[in-house]
Amino acid sequence: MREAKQKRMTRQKAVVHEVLQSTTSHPTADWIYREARKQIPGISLGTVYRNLQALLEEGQIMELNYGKGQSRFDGNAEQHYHFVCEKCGKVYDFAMDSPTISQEVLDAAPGLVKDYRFECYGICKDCLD
Amino acid sequence: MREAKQKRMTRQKAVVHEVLQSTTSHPTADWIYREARKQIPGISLGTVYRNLQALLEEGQIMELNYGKGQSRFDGNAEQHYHFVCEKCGKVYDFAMDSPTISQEVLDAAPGLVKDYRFECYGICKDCLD
DNA sequence: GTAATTGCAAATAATTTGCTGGGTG
DNA sequence: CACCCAGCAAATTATTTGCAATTAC
Repeated sequence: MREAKQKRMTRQKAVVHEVLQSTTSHPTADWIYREARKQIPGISLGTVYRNLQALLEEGQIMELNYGKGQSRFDGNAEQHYHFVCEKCGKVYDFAMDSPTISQEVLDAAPGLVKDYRFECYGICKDCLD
Repeated sequence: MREAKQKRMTRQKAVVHEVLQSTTSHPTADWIYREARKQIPGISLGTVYRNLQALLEEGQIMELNYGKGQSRFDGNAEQHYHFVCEKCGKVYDFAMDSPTISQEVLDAAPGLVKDYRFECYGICKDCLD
């Protein structure tokens, strides 16, 4: 890919990361922008995007996207899974003790597996009632 | 599985579906557009998008998207898995005998699971050499 | 001090949509 | 022959980028 470029820590970048860490939801860039402005009123949307990009490259956050519209971001970089409610659109985190990935997957894959992603779609418990 | 609403069949829609079925790659809307024009020179990109949308709703095709850029489409609607090469960007299909989804997933999920998606990222066999 | 980063705004990229005439069922 | 769908282009939406001023190290 590309050589790692020297990064600097700025107030803007810290706030973007902070905002993302402070929520269990999976916000869009625009939501992060609006939250960040509460702390740095002059921050620009472009800066939010640039810092999200930087944090992604550093592996500090995750990007999620489900077909349409904006990307969503997740401040939890640990391996975990997502459940997307097809009714209300909410994205839930969930964890499992044993990993989903198995030797069978590693064998069947047409290359060296370095990472994976597992997502479920359905109706969340709140929408089931 | 039966589709809720029957859509009208047109030459354009047939060609879009055909093009998508004819390849094992996972093309973008634009690539499909360019291929389709070989058969219907006057077809428009908007029509390609509209038909892809229709085929998606009918469950005939899958939409894939990996962070950046355009969506990719898959003419194979059967449950299968994808391997994305981080080097060359190619998307491979792969199948497994036993399903990845387990009782543990169903129990851990915060709702009723209706569908799921599993993807691996890594370096493909061609790029490993 | 110097080079990365910011804010701003304009530029891109991808996809969607309004309109009107045409083809399908 | 009613109505859905195609073509065309303009509109939207999400994200990226160029530039000059600012700031971190």
